[in-house]
Amino acid sequence: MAALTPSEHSALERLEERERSLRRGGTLVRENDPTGEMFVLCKGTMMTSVLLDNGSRQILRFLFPGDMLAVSSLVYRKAPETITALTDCVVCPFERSAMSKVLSDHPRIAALIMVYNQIERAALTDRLAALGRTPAKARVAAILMEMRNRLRMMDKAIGTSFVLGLTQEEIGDATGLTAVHVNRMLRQLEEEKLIAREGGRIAFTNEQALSRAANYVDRYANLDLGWLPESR
Amino acid sequence: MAALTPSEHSALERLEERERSLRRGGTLVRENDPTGEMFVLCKGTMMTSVLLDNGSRQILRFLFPGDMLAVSSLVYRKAPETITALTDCVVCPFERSAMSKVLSDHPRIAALIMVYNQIERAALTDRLAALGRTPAKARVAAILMEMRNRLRMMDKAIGTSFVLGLTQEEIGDATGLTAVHVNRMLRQLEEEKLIAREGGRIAFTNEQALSRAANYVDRYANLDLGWLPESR
DNA sequence: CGAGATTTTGAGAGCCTTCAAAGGCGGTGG
DNA sequence: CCACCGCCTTTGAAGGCTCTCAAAATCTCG
Repeated sequence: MAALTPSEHSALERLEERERSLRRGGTLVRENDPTGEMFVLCKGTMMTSVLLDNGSRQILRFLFPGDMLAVSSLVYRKAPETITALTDCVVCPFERSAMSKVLSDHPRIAALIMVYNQIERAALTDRLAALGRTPAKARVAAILMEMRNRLRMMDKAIGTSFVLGLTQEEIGDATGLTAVHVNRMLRQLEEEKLIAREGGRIAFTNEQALSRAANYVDRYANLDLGWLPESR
Repeated sequence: MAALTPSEHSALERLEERERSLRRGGTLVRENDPTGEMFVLCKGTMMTSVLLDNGSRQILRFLFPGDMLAVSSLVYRKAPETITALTDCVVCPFERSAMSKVLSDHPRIAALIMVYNQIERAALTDRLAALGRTPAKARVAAILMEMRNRLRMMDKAIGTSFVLGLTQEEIGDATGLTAVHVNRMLRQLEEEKLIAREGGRIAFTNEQALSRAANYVDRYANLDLGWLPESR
């Protein structure tokens, strides 16, 4: 993203001194728990979700290595979201005071965190527009593209084929659909030759058409970071 | 929110040196325009929205005095959202470099901006969950509660009755519904004695029931700001 | 190999949309 | 001051997208 100075590097590394592992399916933070630490995700993929009182679940975001978790601990006394491991994971917990110190000592890191916030915000608003104004097929296609692109950021070997790592129920909870309907949409995408499936593996057989069907924008691309403050 | 030192105050005031007025309905930023300045909203209410290529619009957020606008200019070369005035407005434009300077000189303001980001993020995820997993009536009720609460933050005189300032079409674009269905939901809320309407004015006649119907959480309440860095 | 989770498929129902048109309201010009 | 016009609200009817319910098929893992 942007080159860090040695002192910035070591400041970030101090956030990652301790480690904690989670099994697939394990819960790191439960909704409404009193907030405590924040985390950096070091290995694996996770998700955040909320439970509504009609019993349904909405998945808010998928998390990948390098993402900061539970940042809302900065602000709220009770966790607004549940954070769950989709695969075996390693996270590094740190205290709010550590965040506070980093902001004071390293304004450029503060700026980078704001950049990160804005990217996340853009991704959230894309999902919002998708849920509000696009049909089921587009929403499912968008999730597939998002997952592939984020997975590819950590593993350059990934091309048009990848292991999704989500159940159809989870895709449904992320897109506001039922698992049954997700299944039908996947089948339709397959019949239209936009994707191919075998096991948990998805292949994009017509990425351009899929991207169009999904209305997809990669929010990690086309950044403009020229404004960042000088490093200290 | 948190007391500011005189030097912090003057730093923020420097962001508000210039002023620009907008008429009701006017556009401050258009989606895909090259990004330039950022703004502080000083007076009036605004909204951000995106247009999808099926022609429909999704309203992402409503903006009130004190909110920062076009923060995505920090990150993207093209504006991801349109920003429009719902009422006559006054905004104060400032440059990205000014933001950069504030972050460097005033870590506590940097921290407060992050707090603000987190609140906005929580509000967005609430909307996401509403669009994905709640029926139309709840979504409309939630918008009503959100607007009343935000309006009340700037005008303590507002109680259970207020002027909404949105057309039913706009409510629809915010909730992912059609104007026609919004109309029916409003009528239903009225028939159930949760609200009363006359002209553009809404009155909450059973706020508790409305809040329950809406699944509403006030994200500006119950903040915990004890961790903020020392002021300089 | 068996149990539970996940995927797949079918049929019917319901929520919300689309299409259409009438009624209100405020503003503008004569 | 009134008529007219555009925008917004309201209402009805029909249709479609997605859900619910149900059950069979397949997969995963102990």
